[in-house]
Amino acid sequence: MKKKKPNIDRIFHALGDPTRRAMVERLSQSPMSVSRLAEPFDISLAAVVQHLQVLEECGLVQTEKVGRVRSCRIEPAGLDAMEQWIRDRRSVWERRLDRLGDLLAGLDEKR
Amino acid sequence: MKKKKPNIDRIFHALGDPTRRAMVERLSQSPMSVSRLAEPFDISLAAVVQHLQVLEECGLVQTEKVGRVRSCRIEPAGLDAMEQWIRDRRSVWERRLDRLGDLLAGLDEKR
DNA sequence: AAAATACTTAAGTTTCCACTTGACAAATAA
DNA sequence: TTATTTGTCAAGTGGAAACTTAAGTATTTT
Repeated sequence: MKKKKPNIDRIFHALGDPTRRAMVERLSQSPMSVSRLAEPFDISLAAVVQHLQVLEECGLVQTEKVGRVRSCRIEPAGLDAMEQWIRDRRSVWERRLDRLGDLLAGLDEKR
Repeated sequence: MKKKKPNIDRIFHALGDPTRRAMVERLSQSPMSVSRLAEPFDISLAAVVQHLQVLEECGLVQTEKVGRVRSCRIEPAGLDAMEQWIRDRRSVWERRLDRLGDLLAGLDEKR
């Protein structure tokens, strides 16, 4: 029985790193090779590849190797889970505020 | 000239940690004291307070001390910046896909 | 065939961060 | 006033994660 870490954990962790976030931003503009992706970053190519692996494992990025070039593009659905989490938080606390509002309205009536 | 780290960096970093994310989830349900917030977590109170500081510094949580009790609540606007970032990514790549669509349509016409 | 390109892999280093412990402070309860 | 509750602070530890270097592979160019 393997305990696979849910994707949402990995996504949040992946985007917690500013370099990886910048990589996602870059790839949003257009797909590109690893070395092109690496250009603006002041780190070794190997480091870029490592970040890329993290992004790929959590489903934010897809890559495909053709010849000696690996081309990278974002996976548009990748951020859905994250957005959903945010929405869920909001809906929980808004429901709470509604109940609070009802309560206050109720008190108001009884006054 | 002070170089303040933009909030979005801190927000993403803060939520990159699963414990802090769980704390936000808990506080979404209702405001509560530090020790109550700490209950479900298997770590020292001091650790919880440290997480809380991170959440407060990036504007996801607000706290107020009354007597010896510090009460904590989420700051509803805290997640806005993050949601905006996601939307921005999407809009960038969707615009790209649109242009691509136009291009293909153009080719189609000329056929 | 030789050289250059575009990664890949493994291993080691360093830096960061989550967490602990222990001592302390302040408010409240007994 | 003494004890308990609730949190605060500082310093240290351990492990994960980011990054580097160096050597290797596969592909393309010359």
